[in-house]
Amino acid sequence: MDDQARIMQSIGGVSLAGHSVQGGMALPPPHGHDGTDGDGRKQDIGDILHQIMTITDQSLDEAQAKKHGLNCHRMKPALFSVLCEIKEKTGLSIRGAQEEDPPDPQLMRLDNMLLAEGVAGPEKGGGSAAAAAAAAASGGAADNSIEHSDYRAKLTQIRQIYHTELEKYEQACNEFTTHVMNLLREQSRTRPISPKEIERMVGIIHRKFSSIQMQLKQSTCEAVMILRSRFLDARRKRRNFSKQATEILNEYFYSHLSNPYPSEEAKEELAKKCSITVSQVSNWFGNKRIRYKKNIGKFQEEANLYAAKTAVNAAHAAAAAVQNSQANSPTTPNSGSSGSFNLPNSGDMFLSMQSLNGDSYQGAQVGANVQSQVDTLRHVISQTAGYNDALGGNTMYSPHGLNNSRLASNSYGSPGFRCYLVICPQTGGNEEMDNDTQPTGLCFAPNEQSYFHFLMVTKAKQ
DNA sequence: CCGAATGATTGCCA
DNA sequence: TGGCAATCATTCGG
Repeated sequence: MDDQARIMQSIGGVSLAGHSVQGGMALPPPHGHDGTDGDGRKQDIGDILHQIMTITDQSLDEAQAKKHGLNCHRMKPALFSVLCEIKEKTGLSIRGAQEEDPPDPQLMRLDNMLLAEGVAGPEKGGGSAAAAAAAAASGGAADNSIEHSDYRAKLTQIRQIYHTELEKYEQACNEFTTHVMNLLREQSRTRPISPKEIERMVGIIHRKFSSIQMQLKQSTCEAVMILRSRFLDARRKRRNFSKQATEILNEYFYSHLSNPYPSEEAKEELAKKCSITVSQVSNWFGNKRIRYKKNIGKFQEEANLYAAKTAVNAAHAAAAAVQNSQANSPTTPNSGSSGSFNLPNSGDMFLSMQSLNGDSYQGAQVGANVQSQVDTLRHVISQTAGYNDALGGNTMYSPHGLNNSRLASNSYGSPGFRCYLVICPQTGGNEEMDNDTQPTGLCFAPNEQSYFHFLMVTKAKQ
């Protein structure tokens, strides 16, 4: 049956309601019209319009009365239930297959993602896990709290919008469903509409609304993804590591210069210390190695600084040991003496090393326990060469016989002296020094197996 | 604002 | 798979 025929029937129905005269008007038979005659169709529409225009209130009242009459007919309930049954059977047989709609995988994905991101799901604490994961991935503990809260705030915003919209949709859906149900219930008094059909209609409405909800979910997911990408893309929003973290990494790098390739365990340890991720540690070492290799000269100063730092740290450890053994000695240098070391700026710090074997970067066969010291000091060797003559570079300063009580603190930074840190072999060697070179600082071996001593001396300025 | 510094990424290689 | 080299993108300091 084509549309036109349907309209005809519909209109015919109206005419049957009480326009017997007009009902007899020349309506074309449904199948007698081939639908290709344009003039004929125009004529039909004209007729229909005419019919509509001539419907009066009176005729509508008549129709209502007729309808009421039918509803009150004694046979109506029995016929109605039969009609409902027939309709339901035919309706179910047609729509049965469509009823079972499998869960939309896309919707499931969206739901899962919203749940995982903390947009959907429980209100309190929602998103904190995702935010924490994101914050951890972004690295930098110092900034974590700021970025964390920033991320959470934005996520909360998205969440609120999502829930508001979702509520609106649900409300609209419920309202519309109620409206349609009332309408159908009302209509069910005059036409065969079974409760199951109403249920089906409700289902259709819900599906329609859920498709709208899916759009909402989709756009929410997009918003979360954008937020996440902005938040997580460290390349976009990277933060320099904290000074402390950089120091820790540099200290490791320069004290392992012969093999600046931390093991996984070492990386984990460093990552923990620096509050960064292991991959960030790897990145840092990768960058450091390549940049160091490219421009050793540029890193000389830095290398010196960390070499001295390592030495000083070792000195402190040794001083603490000395202090423990000579607890009552009033002249034992305290840790404050480290303040005298001002290597890079003043140039007054000087490190001398004897008998170090060539390029330790190439993996010289030096005792493993010494290797890191060698590494630490490798960069100052070249500088040392410039000072060797002035200090009597070939002299081996032995700590033997040095009395801690002689390490007068008033020597530190005194105007006429320069302060040097001398690294010398632990055993053997020439005990002599220049006349104007005085041991004024610490004299110790970093550990018992160490080949070297760190000896702080002053030398008269020239 | 510009250039240097720096953390991250990518592609290639052994 | 880890490391290297080149590069990108961002931060930082003068």
